Amino acid sequence: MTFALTSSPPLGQSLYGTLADALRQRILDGEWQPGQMIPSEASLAQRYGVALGTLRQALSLLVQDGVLRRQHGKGTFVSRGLDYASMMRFFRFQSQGGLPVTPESRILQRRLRHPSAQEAKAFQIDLDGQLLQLERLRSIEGQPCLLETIALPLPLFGALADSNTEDWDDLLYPMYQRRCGILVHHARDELKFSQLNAKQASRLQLQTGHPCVLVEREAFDVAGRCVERRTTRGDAFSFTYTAHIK
Amino acid sequence: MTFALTSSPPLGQSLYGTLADALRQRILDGEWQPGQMIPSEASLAQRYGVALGTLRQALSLLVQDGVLRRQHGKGTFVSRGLDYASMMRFFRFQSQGGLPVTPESRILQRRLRHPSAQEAKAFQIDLDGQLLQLERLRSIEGQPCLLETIALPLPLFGALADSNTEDWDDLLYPMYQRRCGILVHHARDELKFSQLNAKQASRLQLQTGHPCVLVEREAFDVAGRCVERRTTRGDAFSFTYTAHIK
DNA sequence: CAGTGGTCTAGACCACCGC
DNA sequence: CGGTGGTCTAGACCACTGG
Repeated sequence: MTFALTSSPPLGQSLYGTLADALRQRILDGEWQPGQMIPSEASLAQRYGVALGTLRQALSLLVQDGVLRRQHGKGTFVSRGLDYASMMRFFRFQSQGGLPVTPESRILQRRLRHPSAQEAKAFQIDLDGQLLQLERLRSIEGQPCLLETIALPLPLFGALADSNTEDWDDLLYPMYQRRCGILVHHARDELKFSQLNAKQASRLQLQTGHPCVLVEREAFDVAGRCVERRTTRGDAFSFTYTAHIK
Repeated sequence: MTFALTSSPPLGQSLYGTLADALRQRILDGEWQPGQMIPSEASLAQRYGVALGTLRQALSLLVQDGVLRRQHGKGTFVSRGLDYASMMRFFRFQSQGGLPVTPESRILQRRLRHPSAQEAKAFQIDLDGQLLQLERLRSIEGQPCLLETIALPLPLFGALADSNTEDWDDLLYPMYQRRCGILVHHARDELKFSQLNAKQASRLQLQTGHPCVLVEREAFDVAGRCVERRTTRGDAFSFTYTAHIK
């Protein structure tokens, strides 16, 4: 059986571009799950009736996109999404010993509310729809370091609305995938400097007005839908960031 | 005439990788100047005695590297190096009208000194060698916004040691290329949060202790040599940065 | 060893640019 | 129109992985 591409004339799009879209759709549809191996290049080329080189060009697009990973001799795999390192690159926290660690996580508050106009637009939900708002404190060896406010659209994250927050993982993104089937594929972070208000300062055990870094993040799934909005505050003096410019 | 690759067995390196290195060397040697068009793919493939596809793979490496730019229907060109936008991405300055502008530049000080141990290592010069140190203030519509300390190794930048700083351009990197033949190809920026000391504050017309962003940059040429070290300070509250995470 | 992705070839044709 | 890079083909062989 062959999967002839329905749009025979690539309409301003190259064949390998069209092919890449078709393959991306099969991942979006859940036909190939994160971490799973997709069929071999040779078999896909045959099924789609294209040359091997053309199929490889299509795969290369998806690899560059971060949707697929190639492993020489093993196969081509669907990406598992953002990892911890790429999520936490703005703050340099380490234990007493000097090794980088994953901060522990405690949910301070969970409530339902209606979205703001901006949130409704980002999440593509109605103004009278609902979202889940979390306040979360991250600590290292008992020392608070990051304060987060997280907004998640309902009903997408309904599975998190009832479960006991005590049982939640320290890392949310893997949990989103396990409990809600949502894979965070990419994100956009915007950084600014600010100062802590009284409430924020007390939670971070710092002085009111203490300089802080403010990271505003929008996280997206493979289809490009915004699935999370998050504001993170942390001590400005423990902030560091390295950028490579080309 | 053909340019047979001297190292016939690619020794753990693919043919197109070896080819890319050979082509990169011809650019490093100045055989092809920044902005200039290199020979066509077909002619290069013939000269090196490889298939067109293989040569294209080599060029793709250099394009990804930022050394070459392809232009469909026109040719393949040697890159002109970093542009203004990529150099100034951390601060969002705009004129009263709201349009982004290039800050004016004024050299406050220029002097010769010996390098620190760190500088000597970065620039690969001796501890009793010399470097040029600049202090530079950048302003928008007369309002100071960035204070920079710049270190340049001698004798590489000898042409700048004597010339009148009044005649210098607002953008240094194009000037490095024109006056010293040095092309800034990539850079690494490290950001931290800090506070202004008295001298810095007075130059930026802010209060002593005012929060500032500190950007420490090392800039490199195509060969990977460090050619500039620069420290930039600016008002933390006019700082903003957007990062895309994948 | 069989199966996977990676490299390389030789050649045809298309799409864009500028004269 | 001629010259450039971009796409696509069909097939051979190499290099890595794991049983």
